[in-house]
Amino acid sequence: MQLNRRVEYALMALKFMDDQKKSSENSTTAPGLISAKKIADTLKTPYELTARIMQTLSQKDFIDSIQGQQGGYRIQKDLSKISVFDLIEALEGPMALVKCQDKEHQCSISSTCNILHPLEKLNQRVQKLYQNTSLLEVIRDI
Amino acid sequence: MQLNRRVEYALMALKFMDDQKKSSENSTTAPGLISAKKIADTLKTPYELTARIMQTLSQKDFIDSIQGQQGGYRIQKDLSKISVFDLIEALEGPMALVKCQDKEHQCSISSTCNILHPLEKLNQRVQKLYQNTSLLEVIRDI
DNA sequence: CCCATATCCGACATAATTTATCGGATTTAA
DNA sequence: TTAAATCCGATAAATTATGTCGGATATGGG
Repeated sequence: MQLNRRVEYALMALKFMDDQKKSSENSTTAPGLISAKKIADTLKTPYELTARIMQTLSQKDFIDSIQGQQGGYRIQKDLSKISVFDLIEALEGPMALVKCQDKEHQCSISSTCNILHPLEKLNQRVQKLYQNTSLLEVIRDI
Repeated sequence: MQLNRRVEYALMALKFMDDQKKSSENSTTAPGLISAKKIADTLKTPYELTARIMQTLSQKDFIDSIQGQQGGYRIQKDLSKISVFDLIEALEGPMALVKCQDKEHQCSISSTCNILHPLEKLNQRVQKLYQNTSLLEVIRDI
């Protein structure tokens, strides 16, 4: 039932970036890029893994990336427009309560499984809950 | 985010037992005990694992057990009174979105974790959803 | 009484998944 | 040209989930 580490690290990184962004809003300096190294050092998360997660977030357009020296990442999208569901699916793949619900995997006991259909409704309720929770809510603790 | 196999097998077993019970209500024979072997054979789930799960369900008072030859299990409780949350906690342990929320485990990065508190609220919403869903709803597909 | 068939339970083996790391390519500013 | 960054395929290590084994106990039937 748990979120995996990638989602956890992603949330931590996004919150860190959002905090930095907020605190630089008052100053006149442009909101700077933040490197994966800076994030990993600050949050004490494994560097390589953190870097990979940032790359994924960039690929899925949650954040912008700038390559090269002085490069890094920056939140571009409105975090209130992204749901926790979006983040989970981006990092963990399709959300499903049981393997059978994920069409890629085919379960060895699907012929005798009597709860596939009943669980579908519950699955949808869970998904809806995550869809209705924005990243901003979680990150700013609203 | 998935339910583990134990919960899945437990739901399957409970539904099977409930179905048997319902179909025997019309007849005059008493609702019989169902053995772990019968359940595993019918549902094509691994016998030993299935047996262990039934034992756990019995220990946690979801079902009754009768030992000895001709023994087996029987649903006793009102399934509408048991929530999916109860079942999950009985078979998977405390529900938590991240390891840190489970007090037994202590996370290595808790000193820098900035999302622990924010996730607490989401965790509670998820828990409430499962608490508000009864086993009967899932098993009878209401 | 003995045997077959159950539940019960500790310990272990195996499989699968998650988490983390490595190696090297490309990009870009100083 | 070099240093610091993103990028990405492949793989190693660790953890967890799943499944199995061995033997104890309980109980009804022959």
